[in-house]
Amino acid sequence: MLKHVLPLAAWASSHAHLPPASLRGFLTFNAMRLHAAGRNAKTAKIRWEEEQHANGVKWQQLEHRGPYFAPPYERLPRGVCFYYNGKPMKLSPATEEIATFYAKMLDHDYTRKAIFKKNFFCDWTEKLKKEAERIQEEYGYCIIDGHREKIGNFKTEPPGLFRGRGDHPKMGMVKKRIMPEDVIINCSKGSKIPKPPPGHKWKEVRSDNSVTWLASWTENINGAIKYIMLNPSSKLKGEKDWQKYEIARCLKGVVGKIRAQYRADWKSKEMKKRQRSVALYFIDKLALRAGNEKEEGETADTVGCCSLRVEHLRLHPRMDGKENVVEFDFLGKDCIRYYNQVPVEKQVFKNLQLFMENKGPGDDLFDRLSTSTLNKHLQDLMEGLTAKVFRTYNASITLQEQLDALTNEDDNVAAKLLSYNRANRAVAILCNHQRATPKTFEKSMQNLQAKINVKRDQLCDAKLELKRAKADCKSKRDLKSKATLEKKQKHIEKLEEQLEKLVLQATDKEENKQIALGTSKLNYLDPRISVAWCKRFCVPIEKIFNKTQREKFAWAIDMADEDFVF
DNA sequence: GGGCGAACTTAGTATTGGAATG
DNA sequence: CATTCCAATACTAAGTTCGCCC
Repeated sequence: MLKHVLPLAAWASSHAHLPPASLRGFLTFNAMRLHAAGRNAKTAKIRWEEEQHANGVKWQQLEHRGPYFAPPYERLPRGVCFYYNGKPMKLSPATEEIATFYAKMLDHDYTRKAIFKKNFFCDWTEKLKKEAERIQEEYGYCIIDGHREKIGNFKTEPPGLFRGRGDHPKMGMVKKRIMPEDVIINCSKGSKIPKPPPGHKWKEVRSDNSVTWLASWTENINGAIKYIMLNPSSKLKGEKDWQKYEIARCLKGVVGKIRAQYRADWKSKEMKKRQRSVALYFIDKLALRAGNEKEEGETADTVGCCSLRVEHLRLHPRMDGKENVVEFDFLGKDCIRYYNQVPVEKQVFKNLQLFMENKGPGDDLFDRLSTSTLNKHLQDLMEGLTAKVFRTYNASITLQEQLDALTNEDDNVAAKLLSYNRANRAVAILCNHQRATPKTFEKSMQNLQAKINVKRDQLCDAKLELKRAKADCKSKRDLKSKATLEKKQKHIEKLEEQLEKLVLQATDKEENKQIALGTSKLNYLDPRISVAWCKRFCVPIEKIFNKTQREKFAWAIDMADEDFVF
């Protein structure tokens, strides 16, 4: 140890007598000058004895290599990963480099200073955002028939652990990384074929214009194909959506006849027909899904209409003062529970008893029915009719009826919006669109209630002030006190309106606690009904459709006037 | 008429970003 | 000005339908 310390100490002391650094260069230069002059004074012109340049000109020639650059960033080895809030994050070379700048300083005092941290994160997140924008711009759009249109999902799904919904037998399985070698590209012949990442190849490039997808791959958990497709705002998707609602409107014209027929079939001699007619009744009345068969052990145990089992229904000849009540209790799509007590026609009740006779709880209720036979039958009743059209039709017609029943022309916009949401809610309940109560629900409800209380107090104070102003006005009878009185009155009106709006908000929120409105709004309600309602009752469309929804429903906003009827 | 694969729609939840708030 | 809150968005799982094959 001493061996190393001593020479260093000696070095330090030997330099202790030197002049300050700023003077050293000057001294050296003069020493050199003296030396050169002594040796060469008569023969060579010395550099500093050359002619002076003209005023301001510093040189006639200058040649060099430019700066030597800091080497380009070399990526961290694979396996070293950046974590944000505990989650690994893939960074580009540029953003990774910036992160390493900060990482190098982690045990420096600087990183405990607020300004240092703030400035770093500000710059770094700006870089990250710029990159995300660039990626969206480059990969997020396609050209289809001469138009640049947004793609829905242009990113492959990252690897990770599969999370099924509910009791999924495959939960926790490893979802593999998608490589270019897994991906099929679909694009037109003669178009610029996308380049796979360097060193990679696509699985296949094809030109199939009978489908709408841009790229596809097979995922390893279920062996299902995943697609990259257009955004709902695209013409292709919009037209399909429009067509869907037109088919539902066709059903409106024939649904009376269809209902009469399935009611007649409740008494059919054929067991197949009886099952079909009762199933169709459920699909129509309760908006149940078709209910395809599922492979056991591959997915969570969920059912729809055709796959109902005996254990999912209980028959009550009498219940809460009602006759022929069917109690449904089963898990539907996404393991959302469907629970309902429904009084049904006597003949339906009898049929159900018949279907359940001599069966165990795990047996199919409709053992002579499948979704494909049901849909074949529906196709005969109306072109384009399938089980799911009933959901669309009943959802849309319910919205229209509820809007008619609930909207009050004289209401203000806030009250009209509550009516709209209630109509929307009736549909969501019909379709069983549920959600988990938001984690912060209780708290945010309390906050809203507190706001209401504050507003009430303010209103109370304002009323007292008004009283005083009235008295003041009576005694003084001057213009100034009259103006004050009017101002106080205006103030009260404003407060009352604000209070009402808050109370309406609270009502809406409470009623909506476990109900999801978005799914029906996006997938089941003919947007033209909403557009017409907005026009008829002077409600701005932005109040019911946000930006994305307006883009998706551009076709409807464009074509529906206030007279539109579903 | 059942089994299967492909294509497309429908679904709830986790995350994010920007407005509201103290 | 930082924190809180919530609507909008991102994500991807889970349905339906259809056509093909036997």
